[in-house]
Amino acid sequence: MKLITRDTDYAVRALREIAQSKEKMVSTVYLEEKLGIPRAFLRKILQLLQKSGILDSAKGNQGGFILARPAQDILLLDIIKVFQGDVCVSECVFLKEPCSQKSCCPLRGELKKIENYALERLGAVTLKSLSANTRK
Amino acid sequence: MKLITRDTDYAVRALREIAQSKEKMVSTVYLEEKLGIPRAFLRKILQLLQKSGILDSAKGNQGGFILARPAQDILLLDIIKVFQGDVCVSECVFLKEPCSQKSCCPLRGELKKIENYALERLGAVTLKSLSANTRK
DNA sequence: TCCTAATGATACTATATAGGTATCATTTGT
DNA sequence: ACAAATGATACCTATATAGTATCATTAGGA
Ligand code: FES
Ligand code: FES
Repeated sequence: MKLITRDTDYAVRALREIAQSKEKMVSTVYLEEKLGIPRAFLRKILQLLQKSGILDSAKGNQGGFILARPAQDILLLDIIKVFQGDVCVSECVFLKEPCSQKSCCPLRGELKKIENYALERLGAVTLKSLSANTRK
Repeated sequence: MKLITRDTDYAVRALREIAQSKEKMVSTVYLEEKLGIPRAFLRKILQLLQKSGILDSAKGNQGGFILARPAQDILLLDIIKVFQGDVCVSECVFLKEPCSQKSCCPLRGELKKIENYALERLGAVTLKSLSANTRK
């Protein structure tokens, strides 16, 4: 059971790297070498982060990516949402076949509590705090 | 993001039905009609519950399934484990390629907290309490 | 100005997991 | 003996995850 997919995990690593960089723009090639993430996949991930407003980008020579806002304003929850949609632990397993049991389903209540807790924790973690944790 | 798969959801419904039944043995056919779960799939689910010791079964005519222990001794967590393995929200996304970052991964700490909370909640819910919730 | 290094957009492929079926053997009450 | 049930097991299909590939576009610098 995974709360975090590989996209998200890679994204966090790349973002930490970008946050810590002193360069103006950080390129995919640089990140690939530093992190060992397959380049094409990493590119897709960075493009998504750009579209969602977490990264700014520059095309052309010397181009690359940079944080669109300070690291303390980027939440782990924001990053998760880009790749995994809304955090919704209590999602009905029959979401697509309109479910007749929504109001009486014996699981929803408990799952909702867990979801709320998860949202609270994930919303409290910023990219900045994730970077601080590094020096173990 | 799903904490509960369809197997588990079906299992919970079937178990509630079995718990409430006054018959000695409850058959797959009866449950199929009552719950609208595809029979072959339901059979697989019940067989798994039997193997894992949550249900007892009887073969032959008038056979079927019955709870192996009182409803208050069957935890939601037990049921989840049968179909989804251990609840492990903080599972490393690179589980199969031994992960070099286990000790320094910036996500593990937070995910672990969420996992602990989930375990605590799910471990507190019994089949009996799930049945009680029904009469909304 | 042209070349090159970069991203943007988008389509495609591969693999794993979830969800579901099907079949035959075995058991048991009537 | 027969019918009604489960046991064991193999298989299939759809979807989601993970990853690749390609061409177009942009911008800096020799
Ligand atoms: S199955 Fe639809 S709400 Fe629980
Ligand atoms: S990626 Fe392996 S521990 Fe975080």
